[in-house]
Amino acid sequence: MKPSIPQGTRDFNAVTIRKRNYIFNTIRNVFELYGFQPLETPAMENLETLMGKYGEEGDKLIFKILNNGLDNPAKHEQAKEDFEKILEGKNNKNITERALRYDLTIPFARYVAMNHGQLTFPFKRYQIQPVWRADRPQRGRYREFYQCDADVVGSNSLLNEVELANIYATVFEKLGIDVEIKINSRKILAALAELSGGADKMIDITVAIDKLDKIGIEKVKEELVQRGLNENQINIIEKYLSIRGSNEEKLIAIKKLADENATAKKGIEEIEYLLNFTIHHSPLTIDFTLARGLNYYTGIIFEIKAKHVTMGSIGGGGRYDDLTGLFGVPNIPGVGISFGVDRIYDVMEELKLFPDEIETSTQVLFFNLGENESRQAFELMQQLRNKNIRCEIFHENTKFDKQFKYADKKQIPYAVIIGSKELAENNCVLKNLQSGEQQTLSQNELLGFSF
RNA sequence: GAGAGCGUAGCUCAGUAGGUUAGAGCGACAGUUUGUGGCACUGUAGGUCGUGGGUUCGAGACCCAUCGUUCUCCCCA
Repeated sequence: MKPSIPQGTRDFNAVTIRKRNYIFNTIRNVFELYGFQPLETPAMENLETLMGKYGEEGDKLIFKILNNGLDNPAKHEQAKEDFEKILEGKNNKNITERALRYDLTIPFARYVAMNHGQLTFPFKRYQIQPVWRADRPQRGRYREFYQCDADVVGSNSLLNEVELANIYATVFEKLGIDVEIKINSRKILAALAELSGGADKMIDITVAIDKLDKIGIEKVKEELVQRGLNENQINIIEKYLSIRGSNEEKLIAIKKLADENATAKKGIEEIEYLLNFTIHHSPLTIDFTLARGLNYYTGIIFEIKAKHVTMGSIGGGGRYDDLTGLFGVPNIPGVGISFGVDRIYDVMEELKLFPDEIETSTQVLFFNLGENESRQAFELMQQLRNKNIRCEIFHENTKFDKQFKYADKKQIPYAVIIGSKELAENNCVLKNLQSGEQQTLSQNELLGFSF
């Protein structure tokens, strides 16, 4: 058979992993710097933990795991009956009890609900793990990808939003990615729905206006008509969507439009608080069309867009009032953000933002020039390794050409040559393979050399 | 879930209106070169043309199906 891997998954070679680790480490260090603690949860969750949390579309994209033991003849009749329900589109514990993690937020909420008695609030955790979605793969979209999340639960303070916005700004600055951190408030969106007379239409409205920059105002209006809004309602939404300008200008305009509405007023105040508090050069931009799909957001929402490149959002998040309520533990509010590492990787690759030095692996190659020579080389190599220098010795005694070419291909910066002459004189030749310069050193000098 | 493009050597691709033995570059391996690499030159290996069917005297090319992959829509990281 031809070996292959599942659609939308990838193998990662050494170079790729080094670059990814560079991203992971950057994010992790900032998370730690802000006082977040690590958490890991299982790759799979009980299906019922995940179902219904991501909207109707989300449910379809959850990878479900077939139960074991269905081939047991004693249970055939029951299994067939249960499978009928699957065909009707209903989930059935007897067929699929577990599913692969779809994001990191819901498993975190489940964890908090299970352990709220032991946790010190506010509880700040970060989590860096892969998630799986049964989406059709395309540019910037994979079926297995990493998310890096930071969440704070057990606090209503907007200081948390400030902290998270600063984490976003700091990480992307460290990575060298020019981004726009778009913010909006679900409260303002809810108010818009109220004002345009369709509080129950909030999801319809947000889904439609989210597409504004993609399909244009006319198409959005068409979609709103299709979703059952009347002309008057659409006029209000159009006014809302026509708000342009700087953050200040947008705030003035939205106040004019919706300030009498208590919910909107609250949302506007929150955005103002965040903008006034955040480090002043941070790239926060109000975007009133930002809606975000996940239904559980209730306050400020974030989304990250990389500049100079065509790529979906590389991060997102927001405040949710009562996520653990879904698991029977009410009144624990939270707010969180997520980094999409695989898209960040693609953006950095395209913009050539990875520093060169992360690609070096082995620092020193010891040449193998004979039985006794290589024994001495081996001895020295072990001593260098004890000094934390990454070394290897060529696997067989062969001509120089081979050994040099091996070093070239692995981009090893130094070669140590110990031939019969060096062996006799108790020294070695150290060659810098980039510059071509070489020097004869005593073996002691080699051990003290700073690579 | 809907739609489009592409599958020829390890990689990137060529292959002219269907015509004999399927090509190139890069890479790999070997040699020129058993104490000095990157360059150059020479040579060698490597292909069920994704798979299965069909049209034809003849298919890498045309048709159908299927699988894989890329991209778009939907939605998202």
